[in-house]
Amino acid sequence: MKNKIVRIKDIAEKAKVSTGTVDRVLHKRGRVSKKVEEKILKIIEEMDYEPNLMARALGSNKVYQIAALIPDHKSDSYWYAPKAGIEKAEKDLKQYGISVQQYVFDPYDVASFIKNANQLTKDKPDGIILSPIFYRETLPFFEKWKTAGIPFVLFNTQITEYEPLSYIGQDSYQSGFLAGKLIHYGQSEPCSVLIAHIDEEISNAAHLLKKEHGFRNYFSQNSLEHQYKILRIELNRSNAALFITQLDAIIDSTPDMGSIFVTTSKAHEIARHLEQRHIKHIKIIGYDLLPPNLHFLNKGAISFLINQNPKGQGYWGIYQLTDHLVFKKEVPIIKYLPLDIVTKENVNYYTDDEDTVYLDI
Amino acid sequence: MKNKIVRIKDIAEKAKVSTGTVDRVLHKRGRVSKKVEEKILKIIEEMDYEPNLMARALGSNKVYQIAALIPDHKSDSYWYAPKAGIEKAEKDLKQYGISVQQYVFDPYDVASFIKNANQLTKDKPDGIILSPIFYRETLPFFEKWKTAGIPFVLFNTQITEYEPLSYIGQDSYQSGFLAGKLIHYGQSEPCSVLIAHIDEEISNAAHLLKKEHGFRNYFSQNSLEHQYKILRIELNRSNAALFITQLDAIIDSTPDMGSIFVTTSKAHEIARHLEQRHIKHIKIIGYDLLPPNLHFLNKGAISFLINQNPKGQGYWGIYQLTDHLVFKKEVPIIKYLPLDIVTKENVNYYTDDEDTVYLDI
DNA sequence: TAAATGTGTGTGTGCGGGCACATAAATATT
DNA sequence: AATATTTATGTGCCCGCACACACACATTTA
Repeated sequence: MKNKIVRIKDIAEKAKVSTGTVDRVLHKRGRVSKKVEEKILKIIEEMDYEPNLMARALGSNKVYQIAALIPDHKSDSYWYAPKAGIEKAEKDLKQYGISVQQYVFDPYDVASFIKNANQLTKDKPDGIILSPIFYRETLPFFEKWKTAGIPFVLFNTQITEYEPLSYIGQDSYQSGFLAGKLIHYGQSEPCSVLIAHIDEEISNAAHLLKKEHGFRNYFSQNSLEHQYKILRIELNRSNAALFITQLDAIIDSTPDMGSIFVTTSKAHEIARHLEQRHIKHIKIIGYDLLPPNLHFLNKGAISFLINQNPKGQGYWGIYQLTDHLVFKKEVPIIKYLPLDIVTKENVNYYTDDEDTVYLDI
Repeated sequence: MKNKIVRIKDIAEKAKVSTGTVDRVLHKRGRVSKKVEEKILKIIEEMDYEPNLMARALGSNKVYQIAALIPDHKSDSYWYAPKAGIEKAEKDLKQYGISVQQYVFDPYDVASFIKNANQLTKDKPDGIILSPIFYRETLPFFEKWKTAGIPFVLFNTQITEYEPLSYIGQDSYQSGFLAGKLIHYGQSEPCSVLIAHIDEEISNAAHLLKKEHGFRNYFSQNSLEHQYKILRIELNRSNAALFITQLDAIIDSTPDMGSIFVTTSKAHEIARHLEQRHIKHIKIIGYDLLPPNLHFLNKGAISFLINQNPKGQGYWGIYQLTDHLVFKKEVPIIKYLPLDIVTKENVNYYTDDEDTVYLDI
């Protein structure tokens, strides 16, 4: 058992050439005779050479500038977690020469997005991470970055045109499907079930529709349509009075309402309203471990939260870019993070301790 | 914004000493005057110096031998996953000078454990990872390793005497508590619930008792004792006929049986039996994503599996040892992995793709 | 035919840290 | 005061890789 690690030097010795020649072969820099090149390639193959990534990264002392184009968490606290993940990754990966510049835009203002994206493009970073929540407005930038040869990774929202280096996020359809299962499992009696889209313009939010689609398909694929009546509603808190009126209307007109599936991170709004009205028998399933959601989860008002692992998404994005830029590794084009089912009894393993580490087999 | 990375050389310059002196201060090797030491320490603090781990690992060309004392997966396929995790970690970390030697023992044979542990101890590895499933027999080895200064990490089974470098695993109590929640959530009508311990000697398996304890406490803490009658049974497949007889007996004598909580990875045995008897209304909750469990999960016979992430445990153990040995980082004493709730609709994110990476924020 | 260009190969250096060794300065011993 | 010993500090090399540079030899061009 000779576990010896193979170095360029070893290959050079075996091929009776200098390390420089081996280096030229490895990097396809040319200036090597065909005969020698073939011989070296064969030896590399035989000895199963793998470059020492540390030595490689150490030598090239470059600092890579990564641009993070992210929504402002002051507008929507959901975006706090990805930012935290990005910053954690920056800290961890600083020693590999990674530096992250954040470009923060208002998620409710397209102009702000475009302005920041323009600035970013002008700054010519070595890599980009972004959540392309404005579909149409993002496409031209993809084109620019593609021609400029700047790798970009997407998180949270997937866009398949102009293939990115990597997409990190969840499978929205499947998460809706899972939500269907959770509601079905907890609801043996026939009843009505409400899908609530809160605070998002449905027309621009493809992922919400995917969730709804998956949710509905769970019931149809399991032939449960006769047992559960599925309703849907779109609510927006920008008009608080209207929000309450609409919600009350559907609750009162649906006495057999068993569960509510909230497709956004705003499940707490429903929970709060039900609590005020002293309604306890309606189960709620929502998304994301935001503090207000956690509050109602711990109270038992929210049964389950599906965790989109937003912090992990940010972390992973930077991590992938680092693998690509620094270590020249191949990175998976799509990285679906698990659909974590979070409930009061296991929530503490998912809310983070600041020194939790993402580990990836 | 000067993101300049601070090197020993920078510190030396600022302190007007040589890098060697700074090095001695950093490593507390002494031979430095108090005055200079203080000055250097202050500068290190000010400049927020962090050693370049790559350079460090590169320089010390040592290959660390890690010994993995693990149960044979041919005796119990549960142990396949940790082994896979360990091997994955070895592959990933090989470049940092990590080499893993496996010592495989028969989990049903104490003598085999002792023999392997003795051999391991004789081989004087630089670090050890093990699952100490034989409590009493493990303690003397802990003592030996402690005095020999060999760090060891535990996974799967926790032993608190002789504090290890790290424990990686699950909180058994909490996982039982969670199982209680899952059963309660899916069972609105009063009924009987069975706790089944399969294929383990309860007296030696403290973690199973912890699971049972957590499970029972879920019901008592939520004042549900009047609603659910909790039964328990210990089964062993070593006598197949008896296994079936006992199982049938309790099923037949409990017409209102609503759910079964299997504390080991053998939920599939119950599922198979219920299937043979065409019983469909009893819900099953168990542990671990073994192929037979997955089979019945996908069929819908098993409602949920709590994932102990055994592959991650193995991976993590090696990872922690690497952090300790190679990078001289501090590692968390206890690393509780999340209690993943796995159901048919999200299982594919937990069964692994071979190139899944454990990532740790 | 000399000079310019091209091809194939070897050599040297630096990246940051760690450590062995060399050397200088301070203190102790005779 | 001269020598020995301890203590404090500086220097040089290695780790594996990448890349610039040097150089020898072959081929083309003026």
